Amino acid sequence: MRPKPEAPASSQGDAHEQWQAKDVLTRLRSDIVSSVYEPAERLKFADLRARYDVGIGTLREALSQLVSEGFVVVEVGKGFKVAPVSIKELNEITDLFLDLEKRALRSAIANGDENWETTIVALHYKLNLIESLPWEDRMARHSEWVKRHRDFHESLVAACTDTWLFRLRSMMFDQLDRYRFVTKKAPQGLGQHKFTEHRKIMDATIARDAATATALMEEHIRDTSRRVIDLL
Amino acid sequence: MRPKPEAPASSQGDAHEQWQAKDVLTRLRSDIVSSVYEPAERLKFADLRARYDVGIGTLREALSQLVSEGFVVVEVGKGFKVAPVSIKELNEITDLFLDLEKRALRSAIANGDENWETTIVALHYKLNLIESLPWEDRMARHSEWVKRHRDFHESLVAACTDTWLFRLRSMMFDQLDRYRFVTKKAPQGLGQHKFTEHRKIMDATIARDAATATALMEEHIRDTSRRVIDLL
DNA sequence: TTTAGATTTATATTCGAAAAAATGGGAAAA
DNA sequence: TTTTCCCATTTTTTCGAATATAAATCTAAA
Repeated sequence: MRPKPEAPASSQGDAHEQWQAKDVLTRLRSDIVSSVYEPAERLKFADLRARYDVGIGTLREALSQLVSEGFVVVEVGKGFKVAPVSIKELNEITDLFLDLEKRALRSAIANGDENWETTIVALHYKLNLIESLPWEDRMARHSEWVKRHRDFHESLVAACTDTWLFRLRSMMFDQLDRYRFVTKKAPQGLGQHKFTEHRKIMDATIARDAATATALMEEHIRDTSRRVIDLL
Repeated sequence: MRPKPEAPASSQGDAHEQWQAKDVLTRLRSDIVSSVYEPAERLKFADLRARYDVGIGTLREALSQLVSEGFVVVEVGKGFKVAPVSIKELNEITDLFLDLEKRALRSAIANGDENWETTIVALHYKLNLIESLPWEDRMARHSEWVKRHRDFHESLVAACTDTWLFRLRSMMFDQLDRYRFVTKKAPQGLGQHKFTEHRKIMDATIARDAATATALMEEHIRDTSRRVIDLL
């Protein structure tokens, strides 16, 4: 597969390692979401190649996908760069996400079984392990929090039977995720109140109270977006 | 750029030719939409390379984007294949598209100016040039109809100020487009009635009658989807 | 000094070769 | 007959070199 003469035969620490293209895609997206790169920063192949240790073709493949997802923009002959951000766009994304999310949540509440409930409880517990930590510790485990927060939110709508609705919702969630950390100042979504908000949303969802759950979700998301706008 | 020794220096008939990657993406998507490939058909690099006359890397880049767009699915180590189709998915896409389309249409009606109106009229005229033709001629200019139909529908919502709403709407329109021709039997959307439907939708839109326009749009789209399901 | 053209440098794009999987088929063992 | 293993073939995945384009720098004339 890769003509790289290194790698002493199957002794990798991380165990899987069986797909560079997808791996790079994930890491690149994660880095963009975490604001490793500035919003309109150029993504040069030479730099990326050094950072992710892959060939040009593989990078190009990953970047192309990110263009489709809206994280990266490309201009013919001038390469790729991180998509810019704006308050207007954040408002669009927030509205669109909430619309999709509420529909997905209603579907999940109508269709979810016991395994769905169990997963929610489990992932909420994991999220809480970080959220109930003192400030410094939470900050230290920032990227872990991002993942757990993502997983918890996704679990709420995981029982949604509509594939495309789920897909579009997740797209918009990723976009929101980026805005959540677009500012270098105190990361949003780590406030004290989120602690209780997540619990309330979970309770209403599992109690199959769609009206309450969607209302709480709306307030939860809008609150975060408002805070981001204040710092933008 | 390309180490291809052919191409006698800037004497191309089609004039642009300056972007293989994007060109291949467009052609591939167009071929998938037009059912050149069967729904679950494998897309082998050897075949594609012969058909589109580009290198493997370029193909990979295009296919990756199509994965993000939902036209192609990929399995690690087993390559790419055309996304499958199902009645369930068509229903999902129809619902999702209509929801987005109606919102975009309302936004466009609220924000559109005279140029917007003019473009709609122009593109509707162009579409009509084909739609008012006798059956055989319409069939002969099938791919042209696809493009004009697409352009007309897009012009209706072109004045929508919400970028992401527009973007997602277009994604779903493309998906619907595929289903419209997924069956080899009489292509859908070419019926006589579409002729009048398009005119009515245009009239209501330009008259800024959002309620009527969205209602007509809903009936227009649902009618097509119903016909597709009957043949699926 | 400023501008226009030419040259150099930096960067993006494309390709095919090479390595790694996966697939298929046939022989040997059960 | 059925299963398993091995090997040949096909196909995918990855990489870097080769080419083309854009940006930057320099030079010379106005």
